[in-house]
Amino acid sequence: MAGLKYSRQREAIKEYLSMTKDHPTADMVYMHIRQEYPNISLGTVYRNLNLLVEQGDIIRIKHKDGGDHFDGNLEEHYHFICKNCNNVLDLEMESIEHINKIAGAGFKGKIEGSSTLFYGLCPDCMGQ
Amino acid sequence: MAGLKYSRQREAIKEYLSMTKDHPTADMVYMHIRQEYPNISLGTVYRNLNLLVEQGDIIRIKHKDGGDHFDGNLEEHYHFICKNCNNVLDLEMESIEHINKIAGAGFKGKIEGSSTLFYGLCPDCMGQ
DNA sequence: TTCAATAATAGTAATTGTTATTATTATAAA
DNA sequence: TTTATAATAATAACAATTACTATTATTGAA
Repeated sequence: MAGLKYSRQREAIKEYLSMTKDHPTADMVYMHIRQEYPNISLGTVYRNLNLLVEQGDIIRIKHKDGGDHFDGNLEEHYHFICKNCNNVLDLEMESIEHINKIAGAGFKGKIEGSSTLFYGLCPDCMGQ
Repeated sequence: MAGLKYSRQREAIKEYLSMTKDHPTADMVYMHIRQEYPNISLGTVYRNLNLLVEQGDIIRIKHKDGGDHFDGNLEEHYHFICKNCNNVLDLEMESIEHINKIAGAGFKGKIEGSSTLFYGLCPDCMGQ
């Protein structure tokens, strides 16, 4: 695999993200992995998160405030950010991949994909 | 207007963004406004960009790399980011607002809106 | 198995994008 | 005008992320 060596740390990060239903930030990943590898470096976490995103093993979610969030769920799904509590939730909804065709119609370039974020109030914050 | 005073700098920023077809970053806005107001502060640019976004006078585009971009075009439209040159382009396409209804079906919270970014190769980068 | 080549690491410093602070200036309204 | 206060320029502070470097871990071959 062209200059990529195994590392326990990277594996632990990937494992964690594939298990949790949260959408942790780099710092939250760092905090968690430290339980297993107490002297892992925050830089290592960032480097591997970027690597894993590049490889398509995890997804990066750009959040309005603060840093990026990460998701190890590779199945097609969509995210919702609550305007009140700022939590990131998964949405159970049918695919909207057809919007890529809509965008591509009449566009001289090539649409390879898209990312959509939904905003509003989450169930918990609805009831005040 | 409830504690908001006029300022030339803010007006210049708003004016610039409503005129240009680019989607400049805070720094690019800063560089441009400095031609008219040579000693405007970068902090002033950031503060006013945030104010204008809050008021709905401009739109914030979260870009993959580097900082946010801004757009003074208030008509409903969509953005495309080229994977190669990283430029932000406007897409001429029909509305996809219906995706909010799709997302809302079966969701216990409230979908108030969404933002979609399209990715791929722009016309210029297509021909290598 | 060693062993060499090199990717990955921990620890730390540096960078970047952005926000906060503060003394001064501009605006608005009486 | 005068007064109240929002906005400013300049700068310091901040948070998220990346770069640097000497050391360690992994891999593939002798």
